[in-house]
Amino acid sequence: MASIKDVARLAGVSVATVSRAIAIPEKVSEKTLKKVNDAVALSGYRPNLLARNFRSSRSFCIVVMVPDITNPFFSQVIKAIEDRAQQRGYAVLLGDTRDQNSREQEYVHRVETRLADGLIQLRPNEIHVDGDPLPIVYACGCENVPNCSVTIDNTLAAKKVVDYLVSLGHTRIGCLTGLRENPHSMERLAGYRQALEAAGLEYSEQYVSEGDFTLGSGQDAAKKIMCQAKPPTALFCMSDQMAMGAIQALQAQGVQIPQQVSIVGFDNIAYAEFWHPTITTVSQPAEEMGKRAVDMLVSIIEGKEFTHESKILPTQLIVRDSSGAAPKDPA
Amino acid sequence: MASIKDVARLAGVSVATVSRAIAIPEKVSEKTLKKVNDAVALSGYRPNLLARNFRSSRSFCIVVMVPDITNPFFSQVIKAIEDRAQQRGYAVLLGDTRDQNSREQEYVHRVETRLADGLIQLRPNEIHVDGDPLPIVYACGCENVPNCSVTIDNTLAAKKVVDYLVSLGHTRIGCLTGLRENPHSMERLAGYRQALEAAGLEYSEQYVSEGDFTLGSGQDAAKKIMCQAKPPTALFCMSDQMAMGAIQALQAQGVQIPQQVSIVGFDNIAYAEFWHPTITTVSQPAEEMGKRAVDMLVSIIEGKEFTHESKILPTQLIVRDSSGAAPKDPA
DNA sequence: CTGTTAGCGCGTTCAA
DNA sequence: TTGAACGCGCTAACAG
Repeated sequence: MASIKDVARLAGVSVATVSRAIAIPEKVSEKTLKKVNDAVALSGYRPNLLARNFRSSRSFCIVVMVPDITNPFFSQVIKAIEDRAQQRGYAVLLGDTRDQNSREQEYVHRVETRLADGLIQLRPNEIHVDGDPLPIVYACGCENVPNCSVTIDNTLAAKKVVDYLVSLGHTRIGCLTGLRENPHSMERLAGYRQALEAAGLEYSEQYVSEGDFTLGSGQDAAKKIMCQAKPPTALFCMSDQMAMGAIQALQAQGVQIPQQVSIVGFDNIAYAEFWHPTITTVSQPAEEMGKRAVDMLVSIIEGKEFTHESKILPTQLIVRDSSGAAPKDPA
Repeated sequence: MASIKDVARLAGVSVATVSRAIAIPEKVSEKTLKKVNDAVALSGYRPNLLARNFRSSRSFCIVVMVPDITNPFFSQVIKAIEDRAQQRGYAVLLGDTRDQNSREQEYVHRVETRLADGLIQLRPNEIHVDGDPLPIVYACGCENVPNCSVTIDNTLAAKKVVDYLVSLGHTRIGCLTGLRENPHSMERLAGYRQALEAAGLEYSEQYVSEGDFTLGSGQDAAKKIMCQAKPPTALFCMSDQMAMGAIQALQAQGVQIPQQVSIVGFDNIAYAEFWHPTITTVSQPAEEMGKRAVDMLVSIIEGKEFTHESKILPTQLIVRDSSGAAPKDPA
């Protein structure tokens, strides 16, 4: 593989001139520029960016850590991140961490060892890093993180969902959560409780069923929560995938949706509006969060200012066909 | 940030000894090893892998180029790739190329400039690279590529689908393709034609409608193909997403599936078995292709042998509820 | 405008 | 077992 030396020899100039001709062509005479360009073309020279990065102590690479890339919501965010990062001159290293701390640490390590300039954390958990602070931005997470973050108000969003269900006349409102220790679950559950309280409805653990945001867990949680004496007439599901699972499981039992049970999801993934029935859900600004996270991270990396700025983006309740008025005489 | 020099000074040894203590601790006396380890801990030293990579001319990073990360099939493959790559000591650079050659070239460039050791191409198109050949493996693509590849027999898979529909008594079988110039479309269309011919059915452009593998395009293509005098009683869709769109669009028009029209998809993405109705489809071994692609690529990178090995993995027709016997008196 | 020199942090000689 | 010296490819400082 041709190196800068070969080009210099071929062009009959010094390596410094070649370097300049490539980086700042306007500071090189027309004649030598041509010689260099010819030599580059002739030798098929490609600058060794490994060397350049080493010299500049920069990798122009950012890590994005995600619990599960196959979750459509995350893949949407990641697409936006990749797009923006590319525009800003950065490549994206994919860290599918499967919610495992050990995997996260490996990627954090890449930043510590300079293989990446910074990191975007999509999992709503704080990253533990001993030693110097790293350029980290949290996206799609929760509010109470020490670093920069761009997220939504999960509590408020959940509250709006339950308010809406209450306005439809529902009084027995169930909740399908992610893992209970997940910050998203906790914040949204808080919103759920607040809304119940505001409506004068009692909170009961009977009406809360734990899943893990996946479709399969939505099926299981829905089945479990519905087999009791006075089952809910509405279910607030903390992800669209769980809502899909819930709908599927209930329909399989012959339950009419929304006539007998209303279902509301969260995320507004692309499939939500094509499901049968179409799913009422909370829309998160996925692209916007991805783009902003990149911009924040890049400004930290390039400015080296560790701000604590935290941006809360608005959500929107999208009403579709999976929710409706409470049944007159619930089972 | 502490460098190897700092550690050497702190431990009262040379940098070479520090380097050795870290890379090959058994070749260092117990006493100095301890001194070095203490110094490392004290200084919070992290080896600068940028420097190490530069020295070894390796980045331990592979690029995966994908047309669209939000396509669930691809995200499944990528998850497998990330997992395997991590095991093998490589990180994955995400290249969402949106089917644009210019974006592809940027990522190819990263390999040429050593920022990545190799590349996995998920788009079924050949990569043009002038200059020295690069470590490239094609996955989920087609058969006729010059490099290593791991893929399926698209023609055969499509043929099996149509054979199956014929066996159900369908004689007017439509086809919803991806972009016509897409190699997947071409190979699967060939299989479609072969099966028609084998069954003594005539091929007609009237029964072929172009989309781009997305759900929305499936809706449009389905609507278009169904509004003719003798519409198909079965549709072979070249992706599950198009099948979902087709089902959605036809149901919206009051068409019963599969009683009036049978629908078959391709890919067997996770949602296919939860759709309403559940979708008959061709299962591709997504994880297997991802894992194998990584293994092939790593062996090329580390062995530097550019084999032309090409592995064809089997597919499976999964019959579900979206397909059934041809109607007795089609509209 | 151009060439010479030096050094980024590391791994690898070669001697001691 | 250890240390001194070198060089990977590139860019920045300085001198010419």
